[in-house]
This record gives sequence, C-alpha cells and structure tokens, in this order.
Amino acid sequence: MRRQRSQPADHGRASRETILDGAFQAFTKGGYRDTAVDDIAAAAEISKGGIYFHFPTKEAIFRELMRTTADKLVGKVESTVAAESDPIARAEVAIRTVLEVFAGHRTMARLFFEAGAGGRGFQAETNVLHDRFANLIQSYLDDAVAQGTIPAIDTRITSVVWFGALDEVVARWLLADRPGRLEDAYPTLRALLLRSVGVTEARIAEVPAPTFPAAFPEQHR
Amino acid sequence: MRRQRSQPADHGRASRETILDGAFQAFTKGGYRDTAVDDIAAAAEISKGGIYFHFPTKEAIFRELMRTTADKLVGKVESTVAAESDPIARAEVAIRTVLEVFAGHRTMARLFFEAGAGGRGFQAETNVLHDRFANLIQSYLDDAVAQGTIPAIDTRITSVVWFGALDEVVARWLLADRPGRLEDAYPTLRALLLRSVGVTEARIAEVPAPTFPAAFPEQHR
Amino acid sequence: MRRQRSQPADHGRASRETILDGAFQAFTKGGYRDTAVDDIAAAAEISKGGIYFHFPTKEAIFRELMRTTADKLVGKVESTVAAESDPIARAEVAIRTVLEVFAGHRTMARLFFEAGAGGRGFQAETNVLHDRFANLIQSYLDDAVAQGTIPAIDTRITSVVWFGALDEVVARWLLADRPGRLEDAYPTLRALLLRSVGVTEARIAEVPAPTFPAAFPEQHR
Amino acid sequence: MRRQRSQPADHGRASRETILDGAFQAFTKGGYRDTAVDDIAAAAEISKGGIYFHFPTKEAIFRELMRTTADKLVGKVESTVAAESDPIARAEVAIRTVLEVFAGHRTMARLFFEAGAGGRGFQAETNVLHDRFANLIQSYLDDAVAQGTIPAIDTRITSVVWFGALDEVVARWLLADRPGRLEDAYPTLRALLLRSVGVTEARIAEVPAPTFPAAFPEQHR
DNA sequence: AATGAATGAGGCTTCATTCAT
DNA sequence: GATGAATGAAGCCTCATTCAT
Repeated sequence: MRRQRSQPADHGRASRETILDGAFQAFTKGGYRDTAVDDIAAAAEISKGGIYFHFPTKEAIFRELMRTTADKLVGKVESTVAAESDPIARAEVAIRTVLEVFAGHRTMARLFFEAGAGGRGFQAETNVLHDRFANLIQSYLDDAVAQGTIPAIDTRITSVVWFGALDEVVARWLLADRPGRLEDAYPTLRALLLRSVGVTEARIAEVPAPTFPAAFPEQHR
Repeated sequence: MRRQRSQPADHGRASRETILDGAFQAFTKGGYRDTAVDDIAAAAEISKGGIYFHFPTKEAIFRELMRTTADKLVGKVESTVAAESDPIARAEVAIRTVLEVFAGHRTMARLFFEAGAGGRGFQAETNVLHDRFANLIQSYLDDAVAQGTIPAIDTRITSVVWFGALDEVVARWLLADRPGRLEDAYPTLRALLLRSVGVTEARIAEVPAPTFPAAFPEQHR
Repeated sequence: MRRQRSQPADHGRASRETILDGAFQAFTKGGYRDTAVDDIAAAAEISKGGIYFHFPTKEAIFRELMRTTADKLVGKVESTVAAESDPIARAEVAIRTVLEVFAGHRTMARLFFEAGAGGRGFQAETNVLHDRFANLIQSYLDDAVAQGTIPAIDTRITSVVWFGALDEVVARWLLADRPGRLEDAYPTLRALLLRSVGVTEARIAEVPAPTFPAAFPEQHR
Repeated sequence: MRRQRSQPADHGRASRETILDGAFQAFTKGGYRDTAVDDIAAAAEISKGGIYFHFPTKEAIFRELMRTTADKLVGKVESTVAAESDPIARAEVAIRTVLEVFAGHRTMARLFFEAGAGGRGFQAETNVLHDRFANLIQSYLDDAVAQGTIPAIDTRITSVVWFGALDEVVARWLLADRPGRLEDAYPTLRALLLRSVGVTEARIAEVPAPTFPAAFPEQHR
C-alpha cells in the first residue's frame, strides 16, 4: 500500500536503505572514525562508488543514520506513551520503552551512545539527540508538576538527570562482559527516578503491568 | 625541594610530563582519533621523534593520560571526603567535588567524557574510569545503608544512576552555547539524588556550608 | 525552413547539438580535465547515459566541439574577407574579425585558447586550430607578397607571429580584472602588425571604415 | 661558499630540490591535471609521503615550480641584457635570450607555455608569469621611446604583442613533428618585431654578433 | 635524548564508463 | 533513445611509525 509506485523509484529508496543498514552495522562496531567507507560498502554489498551516488559524504550517512534512528525511537516512545494519561505513568512508560528498545537493539544503543561522542563535528548532533529525549521527559514532568502530582522542581535539570541515568545504565550494560537482562534494572531505576522527583512511596509501590515483550530481533529496521 | 639533585633522572621524568601535558591539551579538543601525534608534539613543544622515545605508541600516551588523570581526580575526591564522617554527607561531598573540579577544568571533563568513548579499544579504559567513580559512590551508599540512614536499595545500580546523572549534567554544560555556572545546578542535582535514595526531606533541607572555591586554574597538573 | 519534415532524423541531430551546446558551456569554464561529464549533462539538461548514446567518449565530444567551433570561426573570417580584394586589406579584416568575434564571445575565446592546451591528447587538435588561422593569415600575406604590396618575407613565421600576437592580446583581455573594450586595442595592434611586414606608413595611416558591430550575442551557435 | 652549514640543513634543501626536479620532469609531460603525485614521487625517487613533508599540496609544488622557473629565466634575461646599453639592443637581446634558453630547455618551455593553461586555478599564476616578461619588454620599449629611438607607441599593447609572438613561435616549435633549430627563426622574428615598432630598416640590417651558444644541457637546474 | 626526514598503508572522494530497464 | 544507478580505478592527502644522525 505504501510502495505502489514503479520499481525504478523504489530502486533508489531500496539502495539508500540498504546502504543505511550497512552503515548502521558498520558504525555500530568501531564508531565513526574507525569505520571506513569500505566497511560500509562491504556491509551493504554495494560498491564504494555506489555509496557516493546516494550520499555525498561519509559524514552525511552518519548524520542521516543518527536522525532517522532517533526519529524511530522518539516515535516509538510517543506512541507507547499515548496510551497513558497520567503524567508520571507517561514518564515511566517512556523510560521503560527506551530500556525495552535498547534491550532488544544492543547495536542501536551502541550507535546512540558511543558513536556520537567521537568526532569533533558530531557534538551538536549528539546534543540534539539527547535534547529530544530530555525534552520528551521534561514535558511529562511539567505536566506532572502542573497537575500537582509532584512538587515544583527544576524540570530542565531533572530531565537531564533522568536521561543521564538512563544513558549510563544502558552504557554500562553495553560494556558489561556478560550482560544480564537490561529489563532487570528497570524496577530499581524506576524507583530511583520516581523517588527523585518526590513521587510518594505509595505510588511507587504500584508497579504497573510488567509486560515486557519476550524477544527483540537484532536487526535494524 | 623534590627536584634538587639527580638532574639526569628527572630529565626523563620532565619530558614524560611535558608530553603528557601536551597530549592532554591536544586530546582535549578533538578526541583520540582526530588528534595527530604531530598535534601532541606541537603542544608539548617537542619533536615527534622525541615523543616516540618516551612512549611506544600514541595509544600508550592516551592510556597513561586516562589513568593518571583519573588518579588525580579520585584522589581529590577521596581527600575531600575524608573530612566527613556521615556517609550521606560523604556522597554529597563527592558529588560536589566532581562538579567543582569539572567546573574549573572544562577541558579535563571533556577528555573524560568524550575522548574516551571514541575508539574501539578504549571502552575498557573508559569503563574503568567510570567504575572508579561509581565504586566510590557505591561505597558511601553502602555505608549509608549499613548505618540505616537510607533504606536498603540496589547500591550498584544506584551508583551507576548517580554517576550517569552527574555525567550528563556536566556534558550538557560543556556543550552549552554560553554555559552558566555549573555550581548553580548543584542544589537541584543534590536534592534529586538524595531524594532518589530515600533521604528524608528534612535531611535534604539542611544544606551544608556552600563553600565553593572562587576560581580554578585552567591548567592540567 | 530547414527543419520541416523528418522529425525522427532531426531528433538525433537536435540532441547532438544540445549536448554540444552544453559541453561548450561546461568546457568553457574549467577546461577539459576539470569538466566532468556530469557537468555537461547538467548544462545540456540530458542524462549522463543520454550523452553516451550520442558520443562514445568525453574526449570525442571535446574534439567535435573544437572542430565545429573552428569551422564556424574560419567560415566567418572567410566570408568577411571575401568582400575585400586587396591582400593587406584582407589580412586586416581577418584580424579585425577575429577580434570582433572574440570580443563578443569571451567564452568561445577561452575554450579556444585555454581548454585546448591542457590534456596531453589535445595538442594536435589545438595545433590544427592554430594552423587553420595561421594558414588563413599566411595565404593573405602570400598574396600581398605576390602582388608586391609588401616585401618578400618568411610568411610562415610571420603568420605564426601574427597569430601569437592576436592570441596573447585576447588572452590578456580575457584574464583582465575589468576588461575594457577589446576593439580599443585594434588600432594599435593593426599598426604593429602591418608595420611588422613592411606596409608603408602611408598605407597604415588609411584607417578603414571602423564599422564595429554594436553588440554580440553571448550564445554559442 | 654558499653551503657552509651542517649537513642536516642541506638535507632538507636537497630533498626539496630533488622533488622539484622530479615534479618538473613529470609536469613537463602531461601538464598539471594529468600528472599524478605518484608520478612526481617516482621521478624524484622519493615516497609519496615524503613529498608531503616538503609541500602541502600538489598545487603548491606546481606554483613553486612556476615561480622559481620564471625567476631563473627573468634573471638570465636581465643579466644578459645588462651588457647592452641601447634600449633596442636590450629588447633584441631579451628576445634572443628567451629563444636561446627555450631552445635548450624544451621541457622548460613546455612547462611554461602549456602546463599553466590547464587548471582553473592557475590563470592568475600564468598571468603573473606572462606579465613579468611583458613588463621586462615594456621597460625596454619605454626607454627606446624616451630616447627617441622609436616613435611613441602604446608600449603596453606592444609588449603583449611581442610576448605573444615569442610565445607562439616557441609553442609551434614545441609541437612540431620534427622541430628544426629554434634559433633559425630568430632573424625573421627579430626583423618583424623591430619593424613593428618603427625601428629603421637600416638599424634592422645591422645584425648583432650572432653568438648562439652551441649546446644546452637538457636538465633542470 | 632528541630531531627531522622519510615511509607506506590506508582513507575519502571523484569520475569516465557501463548497464539493466 | 534515454535514464539513473552502479562500478572500479585512480587520485590526493593523512598520519602512525621508523630511522639515520
């Protein structure tokens, strides 16, 4: 239904995606600087020249990857969150969703949290990425404050703190020798974060339905 | 007083230090991969050949830098903390010290939080670094739990969360267009973290003597 | 009137011309090596593949361009010259025509005098080009010698000298920051060249009707 | 006497010269764009990397070559000319010297007259080069006018014309299938040019001592 | 100890040409 | 006839490392 048009038009789209997939795999191990365009070409099973037909620069590939990946994740969080009405519940769900997604997509997480830090030119990009998540969190916290669910606090700093906490937990998990299940960290993390903004212990005790999906495919897209 | 006799022996030491200082400055802007040995040589005002007399490899310089820098920072935190006896107070002081030190040494912070993440081979190193701080925090939290000051929690995850929070706050500050004073974030950060582990609001309200030092030298060493 | 029937046949011709026009524009700025087939395609508003349907090679396009452009210019000179009967007058008119045409077609001149010199394989082509003009000049000079208008001289070398003089004057004008009117150089140039072959000062003083056309279209073809 | 300093200092100088020599040979056949840095490296018997220790860019090599080559030629002309006092004689000697030098150094001539025309970025450089010679010629002509040896003429245009004539004669000679002796063209060329500025036939008839050196080494430097 | 020159592998990018559609 | 995607051979440049002095 979405791909009705002629084949040629999709050809291009297909190649772009193929390249992005290959780039994703390649960047995922090794970061930006340590990944050669040759690696991407090999992973995408296309010639090096073919890549440059679709992208002007190695950097452009990376940036696009960052952007679309972020889009997907933010989209996922937002759609999941839409099911909840209570602001705190929303924040909880957002945290859980990020954890879920990352638990399934180790590689995506690696790209997110490591690749961006390397090169000089990506700090801005990384910043935007982090901002998007922090902003999401902040909006939920603001709602919570507005509803009186939690006391008035500096939601800007708080959102940064929450995101940093999430980030580090995921990063540690990624670097662990034999990583356990990331979801196991959720209850503790949830309690810590909720408590940090003054959610009552009673509320914290109400653990919502722990519906973690069973498995996640390891692929991109 | 320490460098009186033994010129020859100290010569070597002096050069090593000179190189490390230069390397610090160089790595600080640009990260590992984007910093050439030539950059280090220029910053250290030594020839490239000279560098290779003292270090076998660019990587070796970086690793040593990570290690010694971490030593200095951990040492500073530990000595500051030694003045406090209450575990929570210790944790507070540790947080504040890290913030203080980083507030003065933007560049050191950048090296810490960004440079390390780039290359494939440094994840372990970065990990160790993060670990040392997290362990420090964990030990204070464990003491607090043992003393009954805070409820029993998973101090491992908590220390990771705290460190992540700190990390992100500093990182954001580093990337801000016109960064304000990092110390201004301290009260909010402190309250969030203490609250997250169940410290009573009464205790949180007792803000300790806000003795931030006036200025920090921008140099390494 | 010339393109009435035979659409299919002319189609091909039209495309070839379109491509040549684009190639002309493209080669004109940048020379041979610095002009990519993509540039030609863009200028001709045709696809790269389309170009390769009509020409086997980038080089073939260039050669054809050189040839046809030279044809046009030589044709113009010859037809203008046909109006004069006196050999010296013919030479004068030839000089003036070249100057005129080049004054209007800066770009054509650039292609002529610069693009050709670049690649190894085009020296012969350039040579032919220069030869045609030099031969033209030589034929007029030979006539003048035969008629006794000027003393017997080495007309081969002289034609080369004249052509070189013309070439350089145009080249300088092309490269000038704010070029004046090329026609302004004509009287001096004329006097120098005529004098060089021994035309009498009296004859030189008879300046012919200075009928420079007002404007030149900037297009090719 | 000029190279007294230590060996190391000369090492650098020696390499630079070696590279320039190699570059000269390489550029000489093929022009700028068609000469690869690898070709230069091969000709100079040095590694490609070695070249980049001494020059930042292929372009920089070319520009330096143009400049130093021009320096040498201008210097030669000026020192030869110094022996003459009569302005016309000076101009004659200048022309002859250029012809002499080029006759011996075909390759130098090729570099001069062909290589420069190719790339987009060298027009300015070529211009400067031509300017230097034209200026030289102009200064002699100006002196001649001042002394009343020749009538008042536009010496600017005249110098351009002279240079263009020289240029083209040399260029033709370079492109000829079986080039004769360039010096053979001198008498005709001389007569044409002198006549063009109104030098009397009597003066032209006084051919100065035709002391062409016997042979020229084919090497650069 | 230290220097500066040299090396060579490898990286990013360009581009003439081919080809399936 | 024409298109756009793909190829692969170069090309320019970087840079960690080595080495003679």
